[in-house]
Amino acid sequence: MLRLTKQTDYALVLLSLIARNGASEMFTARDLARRTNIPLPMVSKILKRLGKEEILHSVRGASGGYRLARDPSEVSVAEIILTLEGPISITECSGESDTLCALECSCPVSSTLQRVNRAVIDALEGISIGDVAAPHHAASDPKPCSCTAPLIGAPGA
Amino acid sequence: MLRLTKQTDYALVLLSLIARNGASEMFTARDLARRTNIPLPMVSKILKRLGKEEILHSVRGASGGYRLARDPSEVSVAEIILTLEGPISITECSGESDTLCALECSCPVSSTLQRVNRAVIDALEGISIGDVAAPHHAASDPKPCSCTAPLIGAPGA
DNA sequence: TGCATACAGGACCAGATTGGTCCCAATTCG
DNA sequence: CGAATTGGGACCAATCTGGTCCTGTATGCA
Ligand code: FES
Ligand code: FES
Repeated sequence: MLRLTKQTDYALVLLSLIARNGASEMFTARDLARRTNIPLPMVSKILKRLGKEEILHSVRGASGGYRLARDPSEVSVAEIILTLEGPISITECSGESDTLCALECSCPVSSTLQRVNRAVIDALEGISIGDVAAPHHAASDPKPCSCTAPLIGAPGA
Repeated sequence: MLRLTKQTDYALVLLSLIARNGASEMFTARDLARRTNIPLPMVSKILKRLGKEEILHSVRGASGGYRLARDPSEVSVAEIILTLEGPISITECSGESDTLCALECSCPVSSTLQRVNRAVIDALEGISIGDVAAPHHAASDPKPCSCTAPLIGAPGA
């Protein structure tokens, strides 16, 4: 547990797939759905949301599609989570919201929880989509990784 | 988002309260509920679960209760999450389960996601309940922090 | 001009998860 | 014996989420 939503999970796979094929290439939702085995409406929904932010650039009309709006190395995993799930806050008291426990005391629990939260955020900000897309720095991978169709077994079990 | 369940949130508050009052003192669920404003049945449910693991030691009968089974510095936040929510895995592919994407390929996405996951786990393992309970290392806190009743505003808004 | 393609922006539903409550049995102390 | 307290469930209502679908708009091409 302590899990991202499936939508975010999908987004990481999709973005990594896009990033792997060059930042400037264009992909249609249909194409990405075929290559990842993620249901098309889902892919569409996710890309739409990413398109509204400065993560993907969308082009309408025939021969339209999506491409990365920025260099893969400049889009962090944290930012994707932020876009799809809102601010990262491990607990209600760990964020900046202060909606509850609003006793306006410098609560020791909340202060430490914020530290925990910060640590998690730092970890997620330190990894970019470029990293996710191309982790094989040391050696090129000889096996034909079928990760272009990664979630094929997901719905089943 | 990327949030723990409320139960885990509660658990952190409860354990930190216990840890703050010395590791060997005994607390009843009723007492903790009063002091935290967390509903008693909820407190009870959480403590029961923590008692089954080696986190809390429980004593039945009249004048029974709970106390920490180990030193506060030896119980990590990660362990509490593990106990209440199961293994920490950011995505389905980031854990060791391999239930899906089980194409048995060395998937670059999943390998990096595991790295992300590892980073999060490391961050959470590096913080103990003792840290959460007593973060005021540099200076003692002058304000009377009402964090013994932290979640009072939670249900409302 | 007409049409096929593709994104934009919703509404909508069913299933799963979770917060929360409650009940009853077992244990211990006075 | 009786009060207090944990143990271990079942149980329900509300929320969240994955997933689908529909209608509109923009673009390219014959
Ligand atoms: S103020 Fe949020 S836990 Fe104390
Ligand atoms: S095998 Fe899990 S994402 Fe590729």
